[in-house]
Amino acid sequence: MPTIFDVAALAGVSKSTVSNVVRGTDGVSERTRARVERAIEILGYRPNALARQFVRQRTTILGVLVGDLDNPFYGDIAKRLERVAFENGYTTMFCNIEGQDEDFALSRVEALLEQRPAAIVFLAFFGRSPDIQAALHASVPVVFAGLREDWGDSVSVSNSQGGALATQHLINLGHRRIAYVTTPSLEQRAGQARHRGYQSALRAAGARHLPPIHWEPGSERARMRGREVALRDQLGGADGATAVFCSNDIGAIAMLEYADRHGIRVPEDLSVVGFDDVHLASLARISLTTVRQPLDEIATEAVELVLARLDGSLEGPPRHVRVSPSLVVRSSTAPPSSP
Amino acid sequence: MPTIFDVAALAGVSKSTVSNVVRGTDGVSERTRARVERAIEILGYRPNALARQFVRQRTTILGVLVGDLDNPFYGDIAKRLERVAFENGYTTMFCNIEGQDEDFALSRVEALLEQRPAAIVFLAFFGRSPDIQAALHASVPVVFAGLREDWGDSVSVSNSQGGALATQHLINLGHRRIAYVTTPSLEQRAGQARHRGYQSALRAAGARHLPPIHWEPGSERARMRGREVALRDQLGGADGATAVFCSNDIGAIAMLEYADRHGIRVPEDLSVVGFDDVHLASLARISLTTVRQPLDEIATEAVELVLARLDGSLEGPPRHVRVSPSLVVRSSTAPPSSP
DNA sequence: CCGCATCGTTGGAACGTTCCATCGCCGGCC
DNA sequence: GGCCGGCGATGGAACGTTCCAACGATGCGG
Repeated sequence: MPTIFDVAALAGVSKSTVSNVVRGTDGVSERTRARVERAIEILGYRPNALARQFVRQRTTILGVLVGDLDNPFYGDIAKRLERVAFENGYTTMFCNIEGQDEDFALSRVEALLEQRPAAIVFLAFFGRSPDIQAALHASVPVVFAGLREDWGDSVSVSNSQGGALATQHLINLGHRRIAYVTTPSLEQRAGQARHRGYQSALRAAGARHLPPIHWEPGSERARMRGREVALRDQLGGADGATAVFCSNDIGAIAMLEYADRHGIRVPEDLSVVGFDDVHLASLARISLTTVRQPLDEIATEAVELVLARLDGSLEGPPRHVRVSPSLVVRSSTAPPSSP
Repeated sequence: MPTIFDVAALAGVSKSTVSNVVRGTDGVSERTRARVERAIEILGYRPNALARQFVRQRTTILGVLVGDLDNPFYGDIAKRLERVAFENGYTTMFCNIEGQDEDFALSRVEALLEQRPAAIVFLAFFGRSPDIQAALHASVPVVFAGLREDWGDSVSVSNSQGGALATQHLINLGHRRIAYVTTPSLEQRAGQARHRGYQSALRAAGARHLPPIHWEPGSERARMRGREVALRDQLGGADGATAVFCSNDIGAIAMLEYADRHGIRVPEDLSVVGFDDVHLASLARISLTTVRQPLDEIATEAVELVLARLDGSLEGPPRHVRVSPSLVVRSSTAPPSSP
């Protein structure tokens, strides 16, 4: 494999000049540049990224910490992130953090950090403990994509606005008993903001909000106001909610499953709204009304934030970019049949 | 950040000895080792991965080329691969190749190769042209996971066996007019083997096989025997197929969508079988009968093959590991109502 | 008692870049 | 005509490891 010296020899210049050409430094005459480029062409020279990284003590690797690659929401945004990063000359390195175990996640992060990535993108919540934050923050720029954290830059949808959008839609359809369902294991802090949006929309409409339902998909039971209840009792019927706003699509789809299994018709007996607009949601058999996150925008902005930090054009305290959610109405919502 | 020299100075030994300790070379006395380890502890020394990679001209990065991270099948196997690789001390680097454009894919591969990964795992077909194969193969070990290619190691399900399994299931239910549907854009070479399995099962049962249907999800039309036909005419009714075996789950789910839109009831009018057993397939609203690939096994074996190549314990021509597919019966299949 | 093998340790070279200080050359201005 | 400024090209140092040849000490056998 040819090195910079081989190119220099062939072009009849010094290695430094070749380096200047390769890196696009200005101050190289047109003639020389052409000669060098020709030599590069002939030899099929490719700069050794390892050597470059070594001497500069930084890479063009973008480390990405993913909550669960298998979750279509993450898969989707990971894919877009990869594309935008690539367009900007960065290679992405994914680490899958499967939530549960903070120690495990930490070892993962350390392995990633050993590769000295130029920056780290979080697609998962991580690093509650202050020392981890400090360690990470000191060594590399950090950006949160799709979620908001205070200790780093972030670009995210306004979750409260999205929550309000979803809830307003249900109110407009005539629903008054609207429940908010959150799925702890899938849940991120984003859920709290979505809940606030839900509350404010109901308040504005003069309707009362029900206590949030904490439900683990697959379970028959849920928690409300700290007490355990049967989920079935909370849905449909004379007293139950006529509509639910689930804090994310995966939870919402699980809710559809639950309804199917228990003979609750959607949307006749129960309207369901999700959040994220994962691909799944658009399948005819699911057809979930949901709040869309503009993933392309999120990915693009996230990479831009990172690049700005890297080239020094952005400094100072964390910057938080907000993008707008939008409502996607499908067939899991309808006016209540028994208002 | 302390270097190997700082440790050496503190421990009162040479940098070489520190290096030996860090790398676990034997031939270091117990006393010295203890002293060095203590120095490492005190200074909080961490070897510089960049420097190591540079001098060794290889990394502990496992490059993974993914067909489409957003496709749940790939997302799922990518996640497992990441886990197994991590357990073996490797970090994974994903590159998303979105199929369409070979040039685009090539530039992506080159960017990946620039990072000098220890090996490359393919989760996508790539590199039809012999020079690409040669280039890749010469520089790093290559393994195909979940699919089979002749120019590198591979670990994959027996696609023909899986095809036979699916088809046999339909035959057992009483179907005789069974169509094989392939979705070119999602399709890989694996489809051919699945088709062979389909054919052999029908042959064994004394039934005739229909010409394969090439169908692009979303389209109303398909190709059969090189002629364009309306897909609707091929399904259900007195003449049409009473069952279809789709070469992958995403295609099968699209087929369910198509059936829904055209008033074809599944499974009453049409049984549908897929291939892969993606998560989606198990949703109650989809409930697709399909052929499962043992993804964990595939991921594990793939990494093991790579490691064997890397430590030299496996040499010679490509090794092909076979794992067994299994049938997962759900509710998209039933006996034909009009036999 | 000397030579030789063995074991643990060591210093030097090499890896392929980037970055910086410096150099030579040429042209313009005093 | 000499001096100076600027531009383009250059050589050297540095980055932190790994790997290898060589070294000294020690013990053992002839």
